[in-house]
Amino acid sequence: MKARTRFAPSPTGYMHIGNLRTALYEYLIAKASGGDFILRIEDTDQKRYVEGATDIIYNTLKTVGMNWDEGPDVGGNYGPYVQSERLPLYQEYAHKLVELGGAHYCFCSKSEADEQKDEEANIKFKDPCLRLSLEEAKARVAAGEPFVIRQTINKKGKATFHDVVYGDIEIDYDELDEGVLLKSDGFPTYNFANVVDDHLMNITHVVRGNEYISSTPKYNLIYEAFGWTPPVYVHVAQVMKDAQHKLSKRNGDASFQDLVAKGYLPEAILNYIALLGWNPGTEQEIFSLAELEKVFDANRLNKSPAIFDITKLKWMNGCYIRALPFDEFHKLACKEYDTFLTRQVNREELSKVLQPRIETLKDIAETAAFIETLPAYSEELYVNKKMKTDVEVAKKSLALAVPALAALNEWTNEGIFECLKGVAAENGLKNGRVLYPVRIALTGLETTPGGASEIAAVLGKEETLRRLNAAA
RNA sequence: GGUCCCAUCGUCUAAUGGUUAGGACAUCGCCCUUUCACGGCGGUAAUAUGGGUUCAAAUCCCGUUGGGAUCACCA
Repeated sequence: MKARTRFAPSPTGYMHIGNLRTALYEYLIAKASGGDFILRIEDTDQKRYVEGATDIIYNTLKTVGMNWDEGPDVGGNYGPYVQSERLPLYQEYAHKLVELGGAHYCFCSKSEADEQKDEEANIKFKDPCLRLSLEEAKARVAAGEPFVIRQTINKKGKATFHDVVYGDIEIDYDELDEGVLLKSDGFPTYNFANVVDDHLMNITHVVRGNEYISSTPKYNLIYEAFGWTPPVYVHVAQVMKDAQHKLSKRNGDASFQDLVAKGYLPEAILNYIALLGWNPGTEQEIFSLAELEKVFDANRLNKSPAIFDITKLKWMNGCYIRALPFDEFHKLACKEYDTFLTRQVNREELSKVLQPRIETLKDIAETAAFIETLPAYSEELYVNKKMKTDVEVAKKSLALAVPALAALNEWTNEGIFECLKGVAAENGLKNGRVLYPVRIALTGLETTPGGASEIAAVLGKEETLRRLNAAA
């Protein structure tokens, strides 16, 4: 069976990781079955609407390659795909639901309704408007009195439904409250718009956070009242920041765009979050989106929440960086160089040494900072037991290296390396006694990306000799 | 508080009644090596807890504990 799934974000800000993961699972469920992935914008709360938020949604989905088959911008047979453009539809269905007995008109104000309930004592709002006859209610509506349409829940006993992840769930109808379906401003609430749209758009699988589990029976009641078939439910566990808190933007936790800005590759982020709460049943961990489409199985989704572990993402990002074709890495790296490198250096050599060593693109500026400006360093750095060098030996080695390098024409890693090895051999020294001091003189650092010859190749002959002379 | 859900190394997870409880990240050690990194090899490390059921339980049942969700004219 071909699945039709939808990603239905509300444009209230940037895209956080849990959101993106839900979208990914929706996308994969559709594509694994050869079905369609639909994008729907849920902008029924005008108060929370954030300008530009839809563009973030579009851009994020595009950069990770999750293309939608239907949506506000690409159209489709089930439009419009923006809820604020579907208002008449909801109103029509809401009034119809009243006729069908699944909902009723309510004239209570928000504060009146609030007064009657007490969460601690578990007292629910018992709508007095329920006692109104339909004729009376309609007359008040016709007279222009403000109203909302509330769901009517008069069932007793237990509601049951099946969820792909959690199995069979049972919830007492008494636990459900008669929520507002159509607000006084004529906009539907999520509780209503979602059901109507999912049905009208022929959605087969509803994927959403497990915070919706407890209200799912309410939605099923609406499906039932209309005589519609409910979708397959896939409630997914939360993505957590730590054991107690879920990942949220309010706490400044990383969003997708934050991670990209921090030097993570979109492909790596996507790969990592696919594995947060799902596993393929094999030991493979590196997946392209195309590969995921082939192997994804919603039955392997995990019930328990997963903590977002930036350390593992970092590792995975490193894998992706190393797997990049050199040219591609070089292009990305050059963008970083532009932010801090004014010195003319051999950028290709630099990229070569950096690619296997960094985990995020933002590591570049820090790792390669010594190239722009030689840090101040202590001569103590020249002392190294294993290399058998101390300050005196180092100075001597540097003095020997300078003329040799000055005479060198083939300024490449290999050429420089051979040259320095030659210096060592001619003077009866171990390689390290020459290479180590040269590396220190060139970088001022104890640990560096690459050895003496690689760094000299990056710096170029002129700067290499300048730094060596300064140290000797 | 009522209701619902969850519980395997520090983290992500595998093992759907029988495994020396497996893998990955992190961590530690060794090797490789012009430092570092990459790579290779190895180590430490988990079934929250108490009862059952069973020849046999991480796995099934019940209790306890811990955590999360929900109870909006937000989604």
